[in-house]
Amino acid sequence: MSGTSASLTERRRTATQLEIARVAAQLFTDHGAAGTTAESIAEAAGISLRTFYRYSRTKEDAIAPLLTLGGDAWRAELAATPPGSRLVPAIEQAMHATLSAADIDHDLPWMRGLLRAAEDDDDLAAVWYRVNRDSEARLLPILAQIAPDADELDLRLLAAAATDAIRVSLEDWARRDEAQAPVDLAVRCLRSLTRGLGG
Amino acid sequence: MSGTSASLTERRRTATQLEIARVAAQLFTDHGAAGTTAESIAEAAGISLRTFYRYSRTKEDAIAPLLTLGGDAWRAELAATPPGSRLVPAIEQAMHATLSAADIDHDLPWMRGLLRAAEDDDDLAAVWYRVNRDSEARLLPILAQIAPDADELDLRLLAAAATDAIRVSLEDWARRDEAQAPVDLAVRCLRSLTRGLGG
DNA sequence: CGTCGATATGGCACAACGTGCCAGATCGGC
DNA sequence: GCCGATCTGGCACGTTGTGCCATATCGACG
Repeated sequence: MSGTSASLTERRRTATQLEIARVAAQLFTDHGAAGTTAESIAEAAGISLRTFYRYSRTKEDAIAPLLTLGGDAWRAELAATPPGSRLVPAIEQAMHATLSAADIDHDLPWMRGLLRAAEDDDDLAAVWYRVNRDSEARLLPILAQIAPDADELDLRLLAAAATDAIRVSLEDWARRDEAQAPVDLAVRCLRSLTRGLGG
Repeated sequence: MSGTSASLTERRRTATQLEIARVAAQLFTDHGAAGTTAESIAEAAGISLRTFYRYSRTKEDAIAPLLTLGGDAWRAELAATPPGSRLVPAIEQAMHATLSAADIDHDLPWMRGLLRAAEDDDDLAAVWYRVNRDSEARLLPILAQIAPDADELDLRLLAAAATDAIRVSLEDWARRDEAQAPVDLAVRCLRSLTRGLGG
């Protein structure tokens, strides 16, 4: 996966960011995002309010690092596929390689709680959709690198479809109580979206 | 389209809401969302700050009524199709009936300016995606009414695909300078998404 | 026409948000 | 051990969004 890629300082920073994210996730799932002050997150994380806003652009954004974990790994895996490969199979393979990995299993429970809370909380839902939008935007150049001579609009649509596949499957997975990883569902959604839904 | 459906009071309310939205759109495209205070919007609209927040949940949300116009008309048209119809053709027909209508032509320039500004403005982009998310959520029961015995996950995916078709086509249309209505592009996107993109 | 209940509006106060600024602390390299 | 760079905390400040109440406007009814 990712070895000793970043500098020590940088890794410490992402570590504290994840720590803050988990604390914020706990408070958000307990009292909702509106019922949680930024100061309480900072206090629970053991940092000052000013420092909290250096790690998070917005109070709600504090949980974003948790939500991006899976997508980041997935895109990194996809970026490693050689140019000229067929896109949809490459996307599926990247899903298998990352969405069921043991790395994110530790954070999947957080994700489930957050997505469930996001169903009733507009602010949390906004973060979830912002994360997906960012993922879709960062996905586009990766797809273009794999298939350099494809039509750009088609690539945009494929990026939207793949992002939707992951999003819808994760939302569906969060709604259920099963322990099964959401990989199979994601692959099924992707195939449905890219091979026709029928009327 | 919509006759004398709502009460007079209600129509006055939506009218002022649109008025505020156009004023806010002008200010946002000129100085950006971050560079516009809620008070300046209220002043330009001739209302007090307190009243402004009665019409708009958030400063950025002030432009939402403009962005929802097309989607609302489209969903209303789609909701009128009889149960048992084939979904994708029904969606296409609703696109033809609404996205090129003269009603929204008046507000399309606003839309273009807003979408262009949203490319560089995270807050505006968040509103745009919130509007699409709402549209997708409200689309689901309509689809379920047309095809009562369809699998729900398939319906969710189709709702996501149709929303993406409109979203991506509008974003693409906003990026170009052509006067052509975005209908044809939307239909093409929908067909690409529902009939397979190829690898 | 006049009265009354309901709704819309404005003004005020207030907690919370997010940022600029500066001072002290902490870390890394020579 | 020293020094520059980065991280952190505290403070002040403008802005956001809301609760509360007083006033004004609107619609219905006698």
